Amino acid sequence: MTMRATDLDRVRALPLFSRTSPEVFRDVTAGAFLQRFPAGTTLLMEGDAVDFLYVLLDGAVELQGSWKEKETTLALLRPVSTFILAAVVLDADALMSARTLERSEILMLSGEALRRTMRQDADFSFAVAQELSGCYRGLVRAVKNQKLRGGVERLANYLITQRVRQGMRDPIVLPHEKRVLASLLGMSPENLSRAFANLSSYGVVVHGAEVSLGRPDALERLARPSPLIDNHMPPPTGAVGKAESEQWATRTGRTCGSVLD
Amino acid sequence: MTMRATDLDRVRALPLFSRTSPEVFRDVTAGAFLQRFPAGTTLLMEGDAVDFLYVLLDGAVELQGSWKEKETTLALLRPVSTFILAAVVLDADALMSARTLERSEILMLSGEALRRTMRQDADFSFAVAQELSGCYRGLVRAVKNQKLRGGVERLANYLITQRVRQGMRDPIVLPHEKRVLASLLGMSPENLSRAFANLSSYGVVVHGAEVSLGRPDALERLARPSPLIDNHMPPPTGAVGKAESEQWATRTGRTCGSVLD
DNA sequence: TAGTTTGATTGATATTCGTCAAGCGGTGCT
DNA sequence: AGCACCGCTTGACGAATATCAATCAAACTA
Repeated sequence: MTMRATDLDRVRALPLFSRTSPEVFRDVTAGAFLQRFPAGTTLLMEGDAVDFLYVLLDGAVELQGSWKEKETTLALLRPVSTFILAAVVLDADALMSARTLERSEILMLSGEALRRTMRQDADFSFAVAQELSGCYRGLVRAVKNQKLRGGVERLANYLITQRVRQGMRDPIVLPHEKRVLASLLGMSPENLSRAFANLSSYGVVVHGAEVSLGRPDALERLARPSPLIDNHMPPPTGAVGKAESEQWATRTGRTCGSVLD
Repeated sequence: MTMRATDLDRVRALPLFSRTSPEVFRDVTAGAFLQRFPAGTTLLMEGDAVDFLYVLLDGAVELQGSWKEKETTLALLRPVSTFILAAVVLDADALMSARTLERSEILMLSGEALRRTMRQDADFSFAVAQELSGCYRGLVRAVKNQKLRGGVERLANYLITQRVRQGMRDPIVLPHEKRVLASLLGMSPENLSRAFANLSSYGVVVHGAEVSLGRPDALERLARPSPLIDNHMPPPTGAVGKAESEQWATRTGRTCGSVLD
């Protein structure tokens, strides 16, 4: 219930809000509240009516879809990210479930207020459209990744993306359980293990959550990353680069998950 | 080059424009031009800069993605549909190629004018956001369809969707070449044949492009269609139902393709 | 009409992938 | 320490799917 000023600042910094006037920001955050959830909490089920725009401020959230006892991960979110924006804009039912993977802090904005503000302020509405465009393009990338590449290739590209995101550090550290990662990559956990084993011939060594890409060049020849599929965002480069990187985030849809983290 | 008044009316009827003022509509269609393309024309290549919002008025368009000599169909469009709206809003490069499957009539609206109009008119900006939300949700459905279902199940659900779209007629008629359909469903043409053969045990009989669903109930038990994956739009029901069905189209993303037609 | 092209089907074969089962190695609890 | 639990790994097997090749049918061309 209590919301620190610093929390609001972090929301303010989102591409969705960074260019809005103070009044608009006040309107859209009116009646917003911050809530803490333990790990494994289901925030929203597929088919539920959506009343709030969610903003993940701390922790981790998984978006998943299900059919006939099967489940699959559609996106993994890290702070700061918004989710289910599309359902809020249309005032429609959710197409995916959302559950916390870790203890999380989540800000909930009134969907009603958001839609009302959109109708009143063209700039804000435009920002929402930009955000949605980024999310849409993220999903296009996901579909291409899924339909055009095999399991090993998806993993290889995931590792390369992580390397970039984590500032070219070696070893990289997997930000989620392998079972969750497997679901995101569209394969069984057993197959993920085998995929890792295959990549050992390309220099990849796994120690728990730490993965060392021994020969990134060799891995890259296998993975063949493409800017039209993989979203290689530059890592945060301190205070100066922050402005452009946020611009970059909007234009590419880093804010809403897709096949990342 | 010459544009008939009736063409503009059909664009006007799109959910994207149906609620805009005459002035806004004039602004956004300023400098627009109509163009005819023969079958098999590539309108846009992956990675190209996008200068126009395309509106398919007649014919058929395929949106595809590619990687390493492989290609896959992301959406099949029939009139009246807009495409690459997200890239236009962000003024970014295209993530998918677009090519005509038949001789087509396509209206091209200036992306610059569209973005300028969005910034000036909150209602129009809101309409764009709604349209994008629908497209986004269409892609969510596509990802779930791809990751959660097997090939035969995808085909079965496709057939059921077509049955609804074509007004419960039997036999239904496949609106595209089987090779294209196979690519949309994420399988090889050979496998599509075999999938059809499998469905014969559920009453499905194929004669060229005509497919008879002998026992729809049996097929449905196999397909297990879900409103959270499959977009069963009611077929056009004459003049009265048109208004709601357009509303329905916006809210569900019928306008931008996905796993349809 | 005869010939050519294109798309669709079918069979044989190889690869990928999921599933079941067992074993391994941590972490946490008592 | 001992034990139980959980996540990960490995192997064996079967199902799903891609690939290659040959055949067939229909549409188009000369």
